[in-house]
Amino acid sequence: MARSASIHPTQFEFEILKIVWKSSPQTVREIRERLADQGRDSAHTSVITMLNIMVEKGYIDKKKDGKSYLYWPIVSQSDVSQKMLGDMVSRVFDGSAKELMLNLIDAEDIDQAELIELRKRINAKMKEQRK
Amino acid sequence: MARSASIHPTQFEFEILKIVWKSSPQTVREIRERLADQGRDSAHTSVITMLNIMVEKGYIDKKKDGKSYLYWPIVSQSDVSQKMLGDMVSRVFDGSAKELMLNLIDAEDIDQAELIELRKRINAKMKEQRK
DNA sequence: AGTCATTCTCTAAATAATTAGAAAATATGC
DNA sequence: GCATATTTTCTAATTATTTAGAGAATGACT
Repeated sequence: MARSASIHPTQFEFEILKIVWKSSPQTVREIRERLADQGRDSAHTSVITMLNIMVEKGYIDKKKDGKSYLYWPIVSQSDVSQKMLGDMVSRVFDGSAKELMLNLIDAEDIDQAELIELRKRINAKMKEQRK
Repeated sequence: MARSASIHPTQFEFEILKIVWKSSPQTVREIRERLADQGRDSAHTSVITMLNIMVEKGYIDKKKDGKSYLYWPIVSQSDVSQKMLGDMVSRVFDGSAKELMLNLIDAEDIDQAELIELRKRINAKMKEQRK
């Protein structure tokens, strides 16, 4: 036995997912260009390899279009983010979403408008739960 | 080139860190027992190997005590958690702590008392920032 | 049909993360 | 001092993740 595969998309897989979440379908060439835009220079074949792995893992799908393939996501950004976040809550903050949020409030930049929005959402959840 | 090492503790390293954060110093034997308690059965030598790697990476330190070594953390739980969280904010939520929090409020269980505590902390931060 | 550029398939390599055995070192009890 | 149980060191293996080349396939354009 050694290590087991990640239950979430890996770093590179996630970078690619963000690109196809933003716009799809896209060709390898386009995806490779977007990666380069954000400073991740990869060989064309490397991107293809990753995309094929991601098809196998069920993150994306592809279909032939002329000489090349088109790729698009078949998992939603919110589902994946939620799972990654839930994993962090349980592994890093012992299951306490509250602890995680207190940390964030203290450490990260959140402006007044955002704070107001958060407070509203908290109030809404409180009302919701009292029912 | 292949992949680069994680800037954070790996999964296993983090599990071990949590054990020594909870109580320290501890021997390999004790750490191994705590791991087994939570269902992670590892050979004694595997635990030693991990601990040595973690010493090299600067997460923990050790000193000889009779025949065996004692280990204790030299990074704080809050520092490490904060960095991991910050990484998730930037990578998964495009730098928006607010987006992450809205997700949490919607998806995770947070009881009334916790919601009140969060609201208080938000109010405090708002007051703080207006200064 | 033949040439050309593009794209894909197949294969393999490099590094990271995890696991653990064989043998060496070490303290402890006799 | 010597046997014994414990602990460490050294080394190697396994799986995951990332990277990309050589050559095959494909479509476009004369």
